[in-house]
Formats: sequence, C-alpha cells, structure tokens
Amino acid sequence: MGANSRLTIAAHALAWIGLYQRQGHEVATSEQIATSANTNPVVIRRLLGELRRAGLMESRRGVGAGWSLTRELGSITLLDVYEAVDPGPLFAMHRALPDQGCVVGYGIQPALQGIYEGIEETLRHELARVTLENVLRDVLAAPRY
Amino acid sequence: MGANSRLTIAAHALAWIGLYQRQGHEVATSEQIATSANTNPVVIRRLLGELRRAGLMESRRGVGAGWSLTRELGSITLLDVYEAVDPGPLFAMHRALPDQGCVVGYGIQPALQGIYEGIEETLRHELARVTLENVLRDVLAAPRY
DNA sequence: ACCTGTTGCAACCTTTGCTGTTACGACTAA
DNA sequence: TTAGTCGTAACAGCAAAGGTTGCAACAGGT
Repeated sequence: MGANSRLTIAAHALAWIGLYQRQGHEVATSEQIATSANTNPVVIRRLLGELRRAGLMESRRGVGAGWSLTRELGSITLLDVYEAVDPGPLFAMHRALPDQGCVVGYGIQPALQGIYEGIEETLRHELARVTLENVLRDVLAAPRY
Repeated sequence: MGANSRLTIAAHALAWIGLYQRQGHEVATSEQIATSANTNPVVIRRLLGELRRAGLMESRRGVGAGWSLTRELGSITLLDVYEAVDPGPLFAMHRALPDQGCVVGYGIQPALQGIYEGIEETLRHELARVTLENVLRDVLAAPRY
C-alpha cells in the first residue's frame, strides 16, 4: 500500500514541540524539528502549515520566530492530526466506472461504499482514542541503554 | 493517502465469479471479469494470481480454461482478500532514522509502533466481519431504475 | 498432430503522490 | 538596517499502481 509517513512526522513534530514548550521555550523552529526527525525543514514547514490550517498550531515570523501549539497535547488526538495531514479515503473505488449493464458492475460501488464508510468510521474512532499526550508519554517511556 | 483500488477490484472479481458459478458455470475468464470491472484482463489475472497464492482461487489452463473459487463466498472475508492483495503497514515510519541523540527522536518509533499495531489490529477485525457473501448481497440489493 | 482459447508472466510506459531540495520574497525583533 | 525565520513555488527523484503488448505454456477438440 502507498503508506506514507505524514502522520508519523506530524506526531513527531507535535511531541517535540510539546516537550520543548514544557521546558520553558516559547517557540520551536522548523530547523530544530527537522534535525530531530532527520528530514528537511521545508518538509516540516509544509506539514505544520497543514496543522495550522486545522487550528492546532500557530506560527510567528521574523527574528525569534517559530511554531507553537494552540492547545495542550492532551487535547490533541491522532485523529485531529490524521485529518489534517492525510485526507482522502482509505480504499479507492475503480479508476474507471464499472460496466453499468452488469449486475455486479452496477451494484458494486454502492455496496463497497457503505462497507468502507463503516470501516473508516471505526478507524477514526481508534485514532481519536490516542492523544499526543499519550504519544509523548510512550516516547519518554522508551528504555535507554 | 496513496489509496489504491486493489481491494475493490478483487472484491468485484470474487463477487462476479461467485454469482457466475451460482448460475451454473464452472469457470470464469479474466476477459469476462475485466469487462465487468472496466479494466484490462492482465490486471485481473495479476490480482487473481495473488488470491490463488492465498488459497482462495484456482485456475485452469488450456481451452475452456478460467478461474473458480475454492471456497464458498460466505467463508471468504474482506480480511482474507486484503491480506492477499494489500500487504504492508497502514502508516509508514520515518524514511530516515530520526536523531537517536534526541529524546523524542529516540523514543518516537517504538511509541508509534505500538499504537499503530493496535489500530491495524482493529482494522483487521473490522475487515474480518464482512464476508464476500455480504458483499454480493449488498450488490444485488442496489436499486435498479 | 494441429488448432484454438486461455493462463502465466515479463517488459515497458504513464500517471500520481510523497519526499527532498533550492531559491527567494515576506516579515519582524533587535 | 540587519539577521533569522516563515511561506511558498518550482523542480527532481523515487516508488507504486495501473494499463498495455507480446509471447510461451498449456489443454481440450477436431
């Protein structure tokens, strides 16, 4: 499957910023987050831009600029992040319309539509059960050697 | 997300073959299924080949060749089909290893791994609740005009 | 023994989406 | 005015999905 890492990187960034703010800093830069996630600052800015559009973040420009959270980590769920950065359905329909003269070709899309919607609703429910606070707790619980 | 239509096309093919066999035919050809799904026979043969590897189908060659089910539609679930044609995780980790010297970079992958596994387990459970018999019933229940 | 219809499979192309990178204007604190 | 950071466009590289063509392998009918 064309699985991507957008949810992973976004969760990483949010956990990083949350921890950083807890340590007394006001804002975090895309450069700092990119270093931790081992990627390019522009990738981070693009993702955080989508989170800002969803109301989860705000950014300041100019000298001493950077990113900050608009809510506590405990009130942000993986569902909020998922919907912000990973839109679109889990399963795609046919690329070309099936043969509408065939009984199966005619009925398959409505049938699968209903089934897929139920499954995606369950997925959203699961994502909504995990907060970024939970994620950060698990992150800090990783054993160090 | 890079959603693909493999599960959709495979379910379409299975429902088509199941109905066709119920009408007294022994085998179905990739040509017939491709016509119903409005795609190329080779695409169908590739997908059905993966279902055969999973033990859900068998194929005959030569004149009068084609595809047939090895089980009743009622004993095939969407999970069987999903695992046969759509392997790999739902969410990807970072492409490059995060900074292991950073607390978040160090703990993020184990943390997300555990969370993702739970979510995928729930997804599999949901897929397992739907049989191809259910799918075919819904297909035939589509209103005709 | 040949002909015919179908699968099995390799090779290639196009499209799409994600990721990474460079570049540069916009903005703001000092 | 300067310096540091965001905002965003543009482009390249890569991978996966889907479509297409071509052909060998196979098996039933004649």
